[in-house]
Amino acid sequence: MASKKKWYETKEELETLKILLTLAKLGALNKHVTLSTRNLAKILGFSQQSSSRKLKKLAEEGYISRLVSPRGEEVRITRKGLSLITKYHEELSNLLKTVSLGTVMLKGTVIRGLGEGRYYLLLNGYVDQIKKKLGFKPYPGTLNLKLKTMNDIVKKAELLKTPGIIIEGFSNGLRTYGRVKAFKAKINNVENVAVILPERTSHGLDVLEIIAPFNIRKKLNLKDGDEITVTVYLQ
Amino acid sequence: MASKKKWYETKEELETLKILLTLAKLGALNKHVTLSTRNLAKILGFSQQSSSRKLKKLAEEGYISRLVSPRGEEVRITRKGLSLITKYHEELSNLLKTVSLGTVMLKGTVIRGLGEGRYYLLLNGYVDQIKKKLGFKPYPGTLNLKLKTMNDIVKKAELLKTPGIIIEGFSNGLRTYGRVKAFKAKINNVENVAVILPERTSHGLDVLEIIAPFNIRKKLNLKDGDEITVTVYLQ
DNA sequence: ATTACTAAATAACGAGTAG
DNA sequence: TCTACTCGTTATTTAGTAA
Repeated sequence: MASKKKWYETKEELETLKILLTLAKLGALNKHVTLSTRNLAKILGFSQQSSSRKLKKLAEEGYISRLVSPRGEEVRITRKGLSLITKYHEELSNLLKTVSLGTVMLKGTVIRGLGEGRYYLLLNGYVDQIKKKLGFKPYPGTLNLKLKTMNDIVKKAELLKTPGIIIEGFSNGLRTYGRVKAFKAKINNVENVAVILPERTSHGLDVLEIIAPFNIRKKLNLKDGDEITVTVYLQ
Repeated sequence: MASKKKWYETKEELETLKILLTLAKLGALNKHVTLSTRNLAKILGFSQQSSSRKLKKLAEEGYISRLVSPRGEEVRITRKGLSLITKYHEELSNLLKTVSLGTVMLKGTVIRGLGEGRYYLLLNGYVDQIKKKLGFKPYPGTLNLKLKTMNDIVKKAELLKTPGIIIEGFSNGLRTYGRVKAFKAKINNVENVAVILPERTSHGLDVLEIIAPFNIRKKLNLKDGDEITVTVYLQ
């Protein structure tokens, strides 16, 4: 975040990005494209001289490979060039993911758990963090939902890539307990629950685990096979 | 593409983007954040004076709203600011999508098909296009793979969003046959096969269908449950 | 503490032109 | 035609301060 780069360098990087973008649109990501400095200058709105200078620098810094001849040049974006583009794309994606999406809705049916949830949710190593980061003392037991559509499974998979709230792992000397990612959520319009995604889990990819400050089954009067809707808050 | 903007304006826009990105990371997309010009200057690597000038300009141009006081300022990104971020995100996404990274690797296990592949791959409406667009006459039968990890399922889901090679649907007067998207691929290092993604399909999202100019099971000596690696060429 | 003005320093630019 | 050099011009940044 707090990049230690000088602004000047950042600015140059942005310039590089813009030029690479232009070259990419001309097809220079896959193959060498023929162009002239005058040509590029016209597209980007600066002089032939600047164009020459900038291309030269880009090549020196390894963002493009070029083959200069008296009749023009052949330019292609290198791996390094592509990775600059990718870097910014990821940065923007992460940013917009947390903002624009806001929530994800999933449907699942209640299934019987394995009872391990109860065990983990009695460990202070987890409970203390949950209190602090999710704002409630968890009822010792998870509600397990089986996701039915592939669409929902993919949505769950995308949660794995989304930042979320991290409950750190810990060790009690005897064994270590893994990290857990969590998202605040509501379930059938009841707020103040959370979806948890343990890094280590014995559940399949189509199972979603929910925790809450209360016994969800009782409060919502649920039995196995009931279908419920979960709204996950991405931030 | 060939933006008619002067380079100077483009440059300013890029600067604005970078500053907005930094502000966004501080949370200024959702709420007002407190900061000082010195503070921002330190993060971005320029002087307090430049920081002041730039923030002032950003506010004048409507990218941020700010509330200046002798003890600092409150800044928030406006709708216009967000749309600048979104604009660049889309530009980068499109670029990386169409030209994208070249290949995707997937792992799956061989499962028994339903035998419908054979039927479709004997229809001239499909065969002729496959010959032309994929370069081979398909063996009448598909190899079905079950994807095991969520990562791979997501990768397949992303193929659905990637352009690919389109085999058009057709009608023979009796019924219509849907469009199919295809990607050239290799499977366990055997080239010249293709992944097909029919628009209408009876398979789940975790099933990948492969066609080839030969009987894949025989040629690779495969039986149900065998794990194979598929390399999909995105272009 | 702040923000932000003005003036001096610095960096980027393009015209002219060589190769 | 082309790239890319020098150099005078223009744009941008920072230092020193005021408020």
